[in-house]
Amino acid sequence: MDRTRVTIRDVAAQAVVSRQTISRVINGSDLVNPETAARVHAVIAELGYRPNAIARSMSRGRTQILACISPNLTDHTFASIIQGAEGAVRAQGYFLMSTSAPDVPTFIALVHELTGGAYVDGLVIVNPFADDRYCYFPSGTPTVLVGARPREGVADSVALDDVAAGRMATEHLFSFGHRRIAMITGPAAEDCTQDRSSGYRAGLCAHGIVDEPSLVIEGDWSPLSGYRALYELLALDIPFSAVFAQNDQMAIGALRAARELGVRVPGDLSVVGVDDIPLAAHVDPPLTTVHQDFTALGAEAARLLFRSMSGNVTVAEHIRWAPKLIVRASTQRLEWLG
Amino acid sequence: MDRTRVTIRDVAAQAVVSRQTISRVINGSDLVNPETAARVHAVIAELGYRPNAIARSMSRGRTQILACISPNLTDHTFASIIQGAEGAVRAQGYFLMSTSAPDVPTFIALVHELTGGAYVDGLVIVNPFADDRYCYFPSGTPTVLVGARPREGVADSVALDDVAAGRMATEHLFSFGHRRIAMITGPAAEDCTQDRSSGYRAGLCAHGIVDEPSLVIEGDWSPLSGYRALYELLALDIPFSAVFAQNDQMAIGALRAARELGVRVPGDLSVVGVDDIPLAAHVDPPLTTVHQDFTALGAEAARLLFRSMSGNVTVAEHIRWAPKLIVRASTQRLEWLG
DNA sequence: ATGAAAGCGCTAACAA
DNA sequence: TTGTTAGCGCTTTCAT
Repeated sequence: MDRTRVTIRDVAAQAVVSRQTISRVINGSDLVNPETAARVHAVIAELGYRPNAIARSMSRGRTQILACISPNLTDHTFASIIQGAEGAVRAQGYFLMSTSAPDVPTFIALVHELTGGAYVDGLVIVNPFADDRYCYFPSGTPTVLVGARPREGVADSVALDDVAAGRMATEHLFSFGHRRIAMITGPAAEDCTQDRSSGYRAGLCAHGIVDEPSLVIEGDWSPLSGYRALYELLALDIPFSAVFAQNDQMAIGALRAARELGVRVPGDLSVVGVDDIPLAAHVDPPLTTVHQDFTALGAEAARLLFRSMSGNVTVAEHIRWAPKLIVRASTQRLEWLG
Repeated sequence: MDRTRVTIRDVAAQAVVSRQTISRVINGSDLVNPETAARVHAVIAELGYRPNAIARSMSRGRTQILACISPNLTDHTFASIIQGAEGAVRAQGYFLMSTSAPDVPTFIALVHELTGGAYVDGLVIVNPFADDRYCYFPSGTPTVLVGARPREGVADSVALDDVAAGRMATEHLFSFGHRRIAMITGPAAEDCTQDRSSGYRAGLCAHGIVDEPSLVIEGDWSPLSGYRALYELLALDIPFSAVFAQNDQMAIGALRAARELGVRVPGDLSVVGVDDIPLAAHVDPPLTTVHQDFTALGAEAARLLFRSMSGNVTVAEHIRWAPKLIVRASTQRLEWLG
């Protein structure tokens, strides 16, 4: 079927004009005689000609492809970010090539190949870790960081305001009378974890509550880790009336542990999550959580990337997106205020 | 920083050999004098040379990029498939460019641009609808269909055995004594919905149960649709003791509706889902479901694609993946057997 | 308004 | 073992 691809040459020959004229026509140049253009279009249709994107990239020196690297594609938050970015990117006539790098070596290799090979015109990096492992930045390829704190250099960044999210969750619990608030965190190495934790501590501190380090357990964002964390917390024999889980998955795991242990939520224990995943409203009890607009974040990342690709920009922009509290049924006012 | 990219020319000049020799070295040809190769490597390192992937694609006539098009990236099942495919694809030194096409025009445009422009060497298409809207196949670009029934032509396909999944769920309920089994389906136009529905009917039929069309409600895979569907079913005033929801999200939505309406699961109503999403084990009650290995499916799709790209293959292969029942706590033996 | 020439950076023949 | 000669399919000068 695809023996010899139709090229610009074939079209030129058939339409009896030069290749340049064909080039002008397919690029919508206005210095082409309308009649010529019409003829060329006819021939293009007749021959089924399609410009070769690679050849075009070759001579133009850019590919119209942007890449996005995230730790994985299955996490709903990453997927939403990517989805948002993809929409914005395609709206500009570019492609977004999404790839995932589960570990650091893969990540480095990917950045290396993608940018070093001139495959892509720009790069979106989702959720670099807080330590500097992920700080291998491509030189010469515009890059924007999503979900990370600003890093030195010119890379732009966008992130949710995780400090605010942590604080918002904590303040909500405080306003409901809770004073002893446990926390289940994400992996300690991630920016996001650190920021949500700061928000939590700031929230406690603002009300003169000393935070109890033993009430903080590290999870890995998975429901199972939240489930185990609550078991651990309950085994501690240190009283607490609320749990702030740094994401909904872990919060849902904690809900299950509570059920198994006969701890009623929100009667005995209030639980708050972060993210507002689609299932959050449907679990039992419906989860109070801090909503984050990941799709908008992704779109914003794309916007920054285009800005940065347009050149003549030297100052890096760092954007923080505000979260929003969604109160459902997993939190409740503490009755027996002491 | 990136004024003039270092090219093969610069390296050749600096190492005092021809460009061809450089090319041989970077491609690992063994007909290069080891000393020469060492010198070239030194120069490459010194100059920071990185081969230009576009130029390479240009002269080789292929890009080492495969694309994957799915309806969206946020659905956990699609994401898992893509993840599986990506792993397999990268293991072969290729990239997988994942994109999403929420609607048919976008889909068509994407296929057109991606394949027509020679951007990619192969294509993975996830979950085409059952009607023929998605049947616009690229000619000349190896393609494999995932999650769809085989289509005419040479495109390979892999899918989960959805008929078996539907039947398995139904048989499980039957074996627990349930005779009046409602069903919440996905969108009627999708292969997957149709197949799971056939499995359901086959399961009923095998035991001489006449299926009650009013007990079948169409959802859209979202938890909310499952939630609403159960409300509808319960309003019908037709007795049933079990619900087969065609995916876990809808099953979880149904669980919530049951809770709100005071219908105990599994006491009054047994619920089965399909997919076994990570949260399925953590909801209340833990969901009995039909596990599907989406990641393996994606990897298998990649394998077929490589096979088909290797040429000399004329017969299309159509693979079906077997599902597996996971019994948790949302289903229960019917006590009051009539 | 159109064409001719040159080249993007690399690889694939063929020579030597 | 290494170099030479041509392109890959398109866009970009610069002429005309």
